[in-house]
Amino acid sequence: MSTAYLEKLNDRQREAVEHGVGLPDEEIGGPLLIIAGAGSGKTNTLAHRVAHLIVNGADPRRILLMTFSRRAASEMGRRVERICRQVLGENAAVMTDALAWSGTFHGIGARLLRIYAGQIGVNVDFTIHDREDSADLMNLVRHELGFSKTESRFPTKGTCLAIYSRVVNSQASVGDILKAAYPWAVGWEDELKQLFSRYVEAKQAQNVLDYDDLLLYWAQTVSEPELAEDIGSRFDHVLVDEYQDTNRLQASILMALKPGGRGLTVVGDDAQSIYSFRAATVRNILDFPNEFSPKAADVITLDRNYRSTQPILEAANGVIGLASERFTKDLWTDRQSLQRPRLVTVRDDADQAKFVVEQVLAARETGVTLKQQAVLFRSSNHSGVLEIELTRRNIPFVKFGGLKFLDSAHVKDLLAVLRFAQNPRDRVAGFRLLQMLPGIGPQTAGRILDTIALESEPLLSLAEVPPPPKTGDDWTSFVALLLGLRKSAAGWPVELAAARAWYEPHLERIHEDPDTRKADLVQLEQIAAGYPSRERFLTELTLDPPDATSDQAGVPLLDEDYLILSTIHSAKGQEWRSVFMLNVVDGCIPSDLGAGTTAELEEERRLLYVGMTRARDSLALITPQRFFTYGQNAQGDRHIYASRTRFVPAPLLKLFEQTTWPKVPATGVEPSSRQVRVDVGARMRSMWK
DNA sequence: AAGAACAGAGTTTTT
DNA sequence: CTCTGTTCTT
Repeated sequence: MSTAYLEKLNDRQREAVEHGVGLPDEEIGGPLLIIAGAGSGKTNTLAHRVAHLIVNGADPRRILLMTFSRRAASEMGRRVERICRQVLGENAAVMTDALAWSGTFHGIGARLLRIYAGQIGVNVDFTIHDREDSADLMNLVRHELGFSKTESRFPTKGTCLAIYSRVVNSQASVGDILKAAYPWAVGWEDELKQLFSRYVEAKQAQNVLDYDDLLLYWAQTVSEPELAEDIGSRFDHVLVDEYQDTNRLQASILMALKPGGRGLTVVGDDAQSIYSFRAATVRNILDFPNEFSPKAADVITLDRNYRSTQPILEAANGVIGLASERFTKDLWTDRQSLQRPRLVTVRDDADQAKFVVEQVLAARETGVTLKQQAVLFRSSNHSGVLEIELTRRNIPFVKFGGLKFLDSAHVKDLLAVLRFAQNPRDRVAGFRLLQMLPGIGPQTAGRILDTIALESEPLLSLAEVPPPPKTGDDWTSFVALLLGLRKSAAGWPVELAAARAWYEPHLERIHEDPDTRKADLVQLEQIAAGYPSRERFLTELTLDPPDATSDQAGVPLLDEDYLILSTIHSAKGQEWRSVFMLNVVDGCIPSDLGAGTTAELEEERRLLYVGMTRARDSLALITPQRFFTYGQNAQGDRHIYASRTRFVPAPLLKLFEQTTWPKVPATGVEPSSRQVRVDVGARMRSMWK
C-alpha cells in the first residue's frame, strides 16, 4: 500500500500521524498529546492521522472526532477524504462519508442524548435553547422569584446565566465562582442558588436543554459505568482538536469514555488558549499526560511554523515571550523576509478605516485578492467605522463574530413557531409566539401556556382554548397553522414556508423596515432546504449558527471576492496572506473589562498572539491615538487618548517597523516669493470710517 | 391587560 | 447608543 502521502510530512508530524497505528486490533495505541504551535500544520497532521487510521483498517464509523466548530469539522472531513482518495482511489468517498461522528462536543452530545434519551429519562423531542433563549427563561424565573425588584440591584438575566454556566462548566461552587469572577455579586449567593435550582426545574418541566446541559447530561450519563462503557465502546478512536479550549466538564466526559486513554488523541496549543470566559482551562492540556496510569500519555511537539515569515514570527514570539507563565515552545520557520510587521499610528477611528481601505486596495492591485486579506479586532463593535467606510467605497466584506443572523428578532420569531410545534412545552418559544398575536400580552400568553401544558397533547388542546378577545381571525389562523405543523402534513421544508406565510403579516405590523427582514426569512428558508427534518434543522441551527453576517444579508456572495472582517476569537485556526489588527491599544487589547486579574490579562496577551500568528506575509497592527466616547451627539468631540498596547513594550519595538499614517506634510510655512506689500490692517480700519 | 412612551443603565469574546 | 424595566394611558 502506498505511503506516499506520508512523505510530505516532517519527522515530528509523521510521528504524530503514525503513533500507535497498525497495531493488532486488541492493541489500539495509548493516549497521545500533540502540542501544535500556531501554523505548524496542526489540521493537516490531524487529518493525516485520521486518514492513516482509516487506510490501516480503522472503521470510520467508529472514529469520534471532536472539533471546536462545525466549520473546522467539515474542513477536516474534506482533507481526510482527499488523502484517502490518493491511497484508496474512488472507494475513499464511501469510507469518509462514514466519518459520521465528527462535530463539536455540543453537537455530538445532542446526538448521543437523543439516542440514549429513553435510558436517562429525557424526552426525545427536547429542543435546545441558545443563549438568548436561556437568558429569557432565566428572566422568567427571576421574575417569578421576585428578584427583579430587589432593593439593591440584582444581577441581570445575562449575568445570572453567565454565572450559572461558569459554575456548571468548571464544576466549581457558586460561592467560588462569585468570589473569583463576580465579586460584586457575592451578597446574592443564596438567591442565585435558589434561582438556579428553579431554572433547572423549569428546563426539565419544559423539556428543553441549554448548551451546558448538552455537556452536563452527557457527563452525568457517562458517570454511570455501564452507560460509559456502552458509549465508549462505540468508538475505537477518539480525537479532540483545540484541546486547550475545553473545560473540565469536557475533560471529564473524555476520561469517562476512554478511561485508560486507549485510542485517545488530543491536539492543542497552550499559547492559544483564549476561551477561559467559557470556563475553558489550560490545565486540561497541561495535565493530560499524567491523567493515565501506569504509563503517561506520549507527547509530541510540533514547533515548525509553515505559515508566517520569520519577522512576523519573531514579533509574535516576542509578545508571547513576555507571558508570565509559559511552556516554552519557540516557533521557527525558514520563510525569510525583510519586511517586519508594521506598527501604524493613525489619528483616530476614521483614519484607521481609511488606512485599511487604502492598503487593502493597494494589495489587491498587486494580486492579493480580498479574500486573502483579513481585518481582526477584539470586539465586534470595533469594526463599525470600517464597515461604513467599506460600504461607502463599495468594497464587499463578510464579518465573522458578533451579532448573528439568528439573533435578529424576526428570525427568532419564525424559529419560535417551529420550536413550539416541535416541543409545545418550550415556554420561551410559546411565550414569544403567542405575544406576536395582537391583543395577547404576557398575562394571556402565560395563562394559555399553563392551560395546555397540563394536557398530554398540548397542541391539540390549543384548539379547545377559548379564543382570547381582540384576537379575532388571527387566533383562528394561528391554531390552524400549529395543528398543521403538528401533523407535519406538509413535510419539510414546505412547512417552514407555511410558517413564513403566516408570519409575514405579523412581521409587517411588529417591525419597521419589513423588507430587509423578509429577505432574511427567504434566506432562512434556503438554509432549511439543506436539512432533512425539522428536528435536525432546529438542533443544528442552534448549535452551529451560520456565523457570517454580511452587509447585504440575503445576497449570497458566493463567487465574489470579499474582505474578511473577524473577531480574533472567530479567527481561530484560520490564516490569511495579509492581516490588519484594529485598535491595538490599551483598553481594546487588553480590553478594559479583561484587565482585572492577571489570568485575564494573560489571556488578552494570548489573544494578541493568536491574531498576529494568523498572518502569512504581511501584518499591520494599528493604533489610533484618539477615541471618541459614546453617549454624545454626532458632532460631539468628547474623546480620550489611548496608548499602544502594553503587550508591545519598548523593548519589543525593534521587531516592528513603526510608521505614521497619513504621512505628515512638512510643517514649515513657505514665504511667498512676490514682492507686493499691502497694509491689510489699515484697510480694515478704514471700513468703519 | 395591552401597548406606548419614557427613563435609566450597561457596554467582550461563543458552543 | 441600545436594551430593559417602569410608568402611564387606553
